[in-house]
Amino acid sequence: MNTHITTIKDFYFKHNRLPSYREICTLCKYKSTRSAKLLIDKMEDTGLVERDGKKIVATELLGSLPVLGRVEAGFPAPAQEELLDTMTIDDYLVPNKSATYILEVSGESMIDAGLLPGDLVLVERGKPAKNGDIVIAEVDGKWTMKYFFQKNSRVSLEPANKNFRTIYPTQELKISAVVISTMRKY
Amino acid sequence: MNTHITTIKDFYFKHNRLPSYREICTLCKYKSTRSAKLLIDKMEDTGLVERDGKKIVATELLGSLPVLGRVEAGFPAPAQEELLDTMTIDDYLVPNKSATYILEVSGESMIDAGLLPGDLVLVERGKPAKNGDIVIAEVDGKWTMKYFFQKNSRVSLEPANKNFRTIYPTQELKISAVVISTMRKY
DNA sequence: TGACAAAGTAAACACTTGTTTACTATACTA
DNA sequence: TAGTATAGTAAACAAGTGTTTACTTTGTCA
Repeated sequence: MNTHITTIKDFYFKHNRLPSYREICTLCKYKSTRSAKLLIDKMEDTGLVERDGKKIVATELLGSLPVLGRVEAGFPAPAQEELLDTMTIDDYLVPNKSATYILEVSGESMIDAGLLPGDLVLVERGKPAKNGDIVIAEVDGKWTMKYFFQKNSRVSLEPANKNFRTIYPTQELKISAVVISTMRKY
Repeated sequence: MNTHITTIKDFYFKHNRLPSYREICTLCKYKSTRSAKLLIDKMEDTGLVERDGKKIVATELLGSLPVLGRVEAGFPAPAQEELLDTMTIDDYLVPNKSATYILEVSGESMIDAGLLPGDLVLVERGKPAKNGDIVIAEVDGKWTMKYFFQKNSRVSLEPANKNFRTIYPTQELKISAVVISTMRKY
């Protein structure tokens, strides 16, 4: 039954771990661990769980959210709310977990880039900055978040807001991180 | 040792599960499971893991990212890059996992709200819309994402872009979801 | 109705689990 | 220097683990 799988999913969300065969028996009212094993086998075929040796481990799929189609935000358009794919937010936003940090945006200098005050940006340290990247830079001893541009070894840090000025670092410039993704909560 | 904890963290990221005491012994070159238990005890005190009966379960902390301070995006300001807190992106963005879906933004009608084409929005179904919320609405049989406003039972769906017009639903209007958070990847 | 596949039961298997007790080595402080 | 926490070792424990084999029930479809 598919309901049994959602039962296990619920258990996983609640306990942050997968149930054992015996626990599955209790949850699904099985009387034999064999049935539990067959259920897990099926979930392994679906890719919901996988086996690490004899251990059963949840995959990204089990902890994922359904992804729907795109909304036509420009004008009303028919967009079937079909399930396209599922994904884990963490895995989508964070490619390199060990070098990734979160910063909170304050100020409005990047507002035209869709970065509002209070937004959180995920930055990756040690990543080389390319033209057009949004970077966290330490310029003349102070921190800032700006577009990064380099032309003939001349670096400019440009805001995404007409009311702010482009910065041309004079003394020391250290690109400490590159913005790889952003998120906002309402 | 603190390095032993990061060893376990690495194992957790790699295998999506915590190591057993015997595996910890191998990882940390312990010769007794007692040492492994003491390590886990310490991690439990720190809140990195917790016990579900006899089972050891990773908490949000173990799968979390370090959160730094805020960047003064408006103008260069001294912002110590101190670790403020740690958080899991999933838990931050998704309060109600079972009713949350992901949609991709297309079009530019919400651009002044910091929603660019290609952004992903997390929407929650069945949540009542309040004035000022960004909603996914099915109006006159078509889908759209707009600001929701209601004044004396008269509903208006307003874009965040001067070049688009406010929609006043005539026939059927169905608020199918409320935008609770957004994310963007560069 | 009968054949057949899928799902469930029961019991036993070898193995791993976290825990505990008693003891030893190391590090640090008064 | 002696005393004392802290960290590590060794061995044994009961309980729980996933797996397997043989059998029974259930459901489906020609």
